[in-house]
Parts: sequence; C-alpha cells; structure tokens
Amino acid sequence: MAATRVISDFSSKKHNHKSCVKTAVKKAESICIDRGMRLTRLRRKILELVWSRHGPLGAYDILQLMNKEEGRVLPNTVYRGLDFLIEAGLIHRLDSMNAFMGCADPVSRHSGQFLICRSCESAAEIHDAGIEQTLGRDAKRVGFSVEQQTIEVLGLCPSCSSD
Amino acid sequence: MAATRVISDFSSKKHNHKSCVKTAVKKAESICIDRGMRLTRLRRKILELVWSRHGPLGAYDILQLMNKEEGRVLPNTVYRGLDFLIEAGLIHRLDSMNAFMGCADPVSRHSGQFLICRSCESAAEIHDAGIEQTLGRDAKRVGFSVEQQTIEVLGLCPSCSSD
DNA sequence: TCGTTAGCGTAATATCATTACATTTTATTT
DNA sequence: AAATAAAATGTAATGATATTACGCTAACGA
Repeated sequence: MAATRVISDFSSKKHNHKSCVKTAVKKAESICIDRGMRLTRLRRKILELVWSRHGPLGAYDILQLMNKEEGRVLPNTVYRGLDFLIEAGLIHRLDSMNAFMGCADPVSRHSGQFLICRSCESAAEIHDAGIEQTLGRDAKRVGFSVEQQTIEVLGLCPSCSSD
Repeated sequence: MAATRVISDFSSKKHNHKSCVKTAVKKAESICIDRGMRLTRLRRKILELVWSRHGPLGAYDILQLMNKEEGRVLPNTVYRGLDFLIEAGLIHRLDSMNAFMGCADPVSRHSGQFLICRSCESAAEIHDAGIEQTLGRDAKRVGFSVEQQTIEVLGLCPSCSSD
C-alpha cells in the first residue's frame, strides 16, 4: 500500500510564506523551460498572487490584487493566466469553492486531493495513490474510463477544530 | 473490504425513464412524511425535473423547464427548491459542473461519488465505503476532521468510449 | 525579414447564485 | 373558529463567476 503523501500541509501561522512563493516560482520557471512553455511576466505575477495565501483564492480576488499591483487588468486576462497555470500543473482549481491554489509538487502531474477548512478557508493537498487506484477500479467495473478526478474534502483544519 | 455499490448506473438508451422519475418521487414522498418535511408541489416539480434527465441538470435548465410548464418562475425559487432537496438528500450537487442530479438512494444519507461523462454529460453514482474510510484516515493523519466529501470523476461513459 | 502563432488589451455578455422584502399558505395556539 | 406564528413562495434587484469576440502586438520559426 502506497503511503499518502502530504503535498502541502496546513501551514503554521509563523512560517515564512515568502519563501513558499519564491520556491514555487523557481519550480515553475524550471518546469516551463523544460517543457518549452512561456511563463510570461503576467503569468508569473498571477502565480505569485495565487501563492500569496496558503489556501485557495478566487479569480476575482486575484483580479483585485492585479489591479492594485499592475494597473488595469480585466477578468479575461486573469482567467487566461489561470488556465495556463492549470494546464501547466502549477496550480489546481478547487471546484467546490471556485478557487485556485498553488501546487507544491508541479513536477508530477496529478489531479489534486484537498482538505479544505470551512472555517479559515485554508487547504492542504495530499496524494493518496490508493484512492486514485480504487476509483479507477470502481470506474472500470461500470465500464467508465477515468480522465480526471475531483477530490475535495470539507471540514475543519487542526487549528480551527481546536477552537 | 466493503463492496462498491452502484447507486445509479449509466442507463441504457432504451430504459423506461418515466419509471425512474416515478420511483424517485415515491421515495421522496415517503421520506418526507417520515421526517416531517414538506414536499410541496413546487419542490416535487423541481425534483421531477432534476430527474427528467439521467444525468446532471443546471439550475437554469430547470428554471427554463419550470417556465415552460408552470408559468413564470424566478431563479431564486428554483434555488430554494434545490436547497431543500439537497438538504433532504433527494438530490446531489455536482460541484465540478454546477449541476444537480437525483439520488436513487436517498434513504441512506451520504455525499455522492460520481462518474461523469464529459461527452454525453450523463453520470453514474457509486458508493465505495473504502474511499470514504481512506480519506477519513488520511485526514486524521494531518489533524483534519471531515464533514463532507466531493468526489467527482470525469471521463467517458461506456457508450461514449466505444465511439 | 516575412509570415505565422501565441499572448494580451478591451468591451460586452453569458452563466450561476444570493439578498431583501412583500405576500401567501400552512401549522399551532387560544 | 379566530388569532398568531412559522414556513413557503413571489418578485426584483444585484452579486459573483466565467466566457466570447475581436483587434493589436510581441515572439518565434523559416
């Protein structure tokens, strides 16, 4: 049985988040170079903003930040950037909350598995290969071929459950 | 290991769908009586419309059908009905497609697990207790307490894969 | 350096969902 | 049966999320 990997944990309040962002951007740059994809200034900026919080961020939140930091930007521009980043596996979309979150392990392509705190709206990403496998097997049984999985668990993070 | 239950399968093209709807409404009536909930005319109608397709239906699709069959109805009314039906466990919401789908096993309360065909937009509901269990265990490991799960698998249904 | 493609600017609009408040219907109490 | 309270519905406005269409510019490949 494969171990469950924690891709990004619920962060402690005092961790230095700037270094998370920096690391993410570095990884992104290297991945894009490897794959011949263009991480333009705009796309990098959007990636940074997605990473500005240790949890999912809505497209219009990002838009607002862009407008603050980059002058006038329209929704379309943000969505284009987000689409690129998703395509590249650099961020994930959380369907259950219409929001986007940076992926700390963009090298290995995967659908995310998320634990989302309904109280503080932070989120952790894990990867349990067993679940993927099991779902694949279940699907096969009814003749369904899997392409993508949305796995999002709502509840309370450690720090909010203890309140 | 608990077996995976198929709650609603990909339906064959020739099955008599009217009987699905009828059965669903009967179940709903009995459940609501048991629980002292009021399945009003409006709510029943919305339930029927959700069941009118063997796959998820958007709120505004339902709205359109309502307007065709019931005279003028506004979005709010439909959402209220949908909220009630979800609350009662009679339908599920599919977050990945902003759509709603009837539940064929409303007696046992559960978050759904869905296989959604990206081609014909039909969907099947299954229930694999193992997945729920595994996710619960994974969550526990990082101190997260689970309240609700969203599990939606995108791919191709049997009939669309064979095309 | 020319032609092509990818990225971006801009406006309009589509799609999905909620809020606020008035009215009506149903249930409960007297 | 009448009075009251609670639940459901009618209605309009608006909020939140996302896409389309079209033109221009920058980058890339021959």
